[in-house]
Amino acid sequence: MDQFDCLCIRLRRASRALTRLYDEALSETGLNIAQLGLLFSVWQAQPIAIKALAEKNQLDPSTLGRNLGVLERRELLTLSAGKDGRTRMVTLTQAGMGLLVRAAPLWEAAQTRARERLTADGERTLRALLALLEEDEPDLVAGSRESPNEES
Amino acid sequence: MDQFDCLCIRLRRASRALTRLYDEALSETGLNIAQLGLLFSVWQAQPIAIKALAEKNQLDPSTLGRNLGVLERRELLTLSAGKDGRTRMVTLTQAGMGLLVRAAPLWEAAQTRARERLTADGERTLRALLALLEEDEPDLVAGSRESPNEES
DNA sequence: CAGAGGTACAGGTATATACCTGTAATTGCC
DNA sequence: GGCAATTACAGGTATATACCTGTACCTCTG
Repeated sequence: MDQFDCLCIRLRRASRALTRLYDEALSETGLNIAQLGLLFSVWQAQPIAIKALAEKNQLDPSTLGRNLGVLERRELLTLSAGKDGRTRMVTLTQAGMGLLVRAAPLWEAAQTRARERLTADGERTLRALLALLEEDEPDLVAGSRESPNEES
Repeated sequence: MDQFDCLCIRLRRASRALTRLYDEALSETGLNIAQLGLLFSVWQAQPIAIKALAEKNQLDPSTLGRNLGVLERRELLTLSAGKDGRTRMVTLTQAGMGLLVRAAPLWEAAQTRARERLTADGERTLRALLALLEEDEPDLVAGSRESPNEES
């Protein structure tokens, strides 16, 4: 604990820095990179329920719900009732799709700048390493496998 | 823009996942990894002004000020007037130092788990790549190179 | 020394993020 | 079919994060 060279802190710091880079590039669209990513994610899968979208993005559903609210208020997407009365289906509006298209070249420029800092090989490697960290705890603890739930 | 394999989104996702891992490990301390990092950062440099601490952590000073407020309310650190009447100096309290010590082994465990996902070589490589992303736009626009600072 | 300009914060506003608790709708099992 | 358990969200609360504006304080220059 002398150096405290914490992987998580490092990752968070890099995340902030890179977010600034992308956000600045996107500023004229009024979107930040998180919102752009969300719009794109919806576009790929629409109509999609909040729960499913949350899993796809590894976001807490409640977090995602609020983030979608922001985009809904800007009329970039709509939330409508699904067949299952509990779910709300997310769909892009025309404006949402239009903005996605308009943002694309700006995003591309940011991505290029980020790549320039890494080199092609570095980018590949970085992606691979990040993927290793993204996995959500696959229940490593075997043992209490009777689980807190009943199995009568 | 078909794949939209965005480096920033990837990094943010990995950051969330890793943050969850560390936060869970630290839960019994009532600290999250951002707060622990901040406490440690203060410990290393105390007493330190908010501005300097913000630079050290590459955080917006206003963000940092609010984050410090949370820790101050828990009496883990104090904010006192500096010689320069504009600055506020940050110092850990005994409780703050104590908690840092108590959190250390829990942090260590989280760090170990993170490392296991990466392997030693992967960790080194990851750190190097993240460092490339952390640099804050070094004023790529040459021209105003007389610099805002003095060189008398 | 007095005013101009710069510096360090505080606070407003907005978003991202997560956890927890309620609530309505669905499913599963007699 | 009817009730228990589960599921999908909504909203409360708290923190992290950033940008912008205002304010007190410092510094530099005439």
